[in-house]
Amino acid sequence: MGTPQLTKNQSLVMGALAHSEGPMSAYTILDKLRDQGFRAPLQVYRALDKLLEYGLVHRLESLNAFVACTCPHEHEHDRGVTAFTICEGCGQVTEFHDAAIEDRLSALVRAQSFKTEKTTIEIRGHCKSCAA
Amino acid sequence: MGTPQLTKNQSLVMGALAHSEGPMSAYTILDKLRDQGFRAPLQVYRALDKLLEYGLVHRLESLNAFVACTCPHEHEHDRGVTAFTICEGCGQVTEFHDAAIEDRLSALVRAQSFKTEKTTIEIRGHCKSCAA
DNA sequence: ATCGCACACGTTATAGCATAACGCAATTGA
DNA sequence: TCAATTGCGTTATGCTATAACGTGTGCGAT
Repeated sequence: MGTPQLTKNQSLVMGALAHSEGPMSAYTILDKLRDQGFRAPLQVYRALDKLLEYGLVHRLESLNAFVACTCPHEHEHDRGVTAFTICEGCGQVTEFHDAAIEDRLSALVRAQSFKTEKTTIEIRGHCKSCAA
Repeated sequence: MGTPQLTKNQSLVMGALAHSEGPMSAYTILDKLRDQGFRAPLQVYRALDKLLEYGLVHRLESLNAFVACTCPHEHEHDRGVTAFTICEGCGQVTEFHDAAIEDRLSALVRAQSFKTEKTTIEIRGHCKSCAA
């Protein structure tokens, strides 16, 4: 079960995100794609739902925004946890993965007999260039 | 610099959250407090801002909702990272802290020369009772 | 073939979350 | 007394997300 061929709308949204410097809200994506025929939020949200499902895009919960996945090799083997640093200055988002955190979280959660479906780790702050 | 005396509105919002089983959105809080004279969202949001600042309340980013802090002893020593499990079934939220995760995250972030301001860790899934 | 189904799409309307901008009142400290 | 700060109330607005309806297309099963 790989990634299916993207539809036109999915490709357009994916392209907008891939060419963007940083994360974009659904409505910002909509505005970027008006010239390509987009008219309504649902066109964006429906495409985003699929792209999220395929693992090509991540949602940043603390920003209500979306970024293209920057780990192309990891689409296949469903890597569990993705973490992000998000710079408040320049908006730069860096994606990273760490087995140690994954293992530790997994153990803590198992101790509660909790069954994980999705894990969100987002670190807001300032990157090297934007440090206060 | 401890927690100042709460104002009337802050106390009402804190009370609503403390007596709630689970997280509540700002608008749900507003509805609960209409009988106490609340009329507008800003009354809730302004109180929440202060309660968040004092560490009495947490915001759940993946839910756009708020919960009372369940670790009363930790208000003083500003414990860095708070993590949550959030049950999709019953809505129960469990707050926990872990030094190992904190240390590991801190090291990874430092390797990027990133300066952390706020860390969000939220695990969505099902609790023991609600397991599929 | 054609029926039924799944899926993507388009559109309008609405729901849910959050803040801007104004003005008033009470408190405090210079 | 004056200015600064803080909390409060109100109206209006903006941003984020989904409901509900209908259309068209591809495709396998009978």
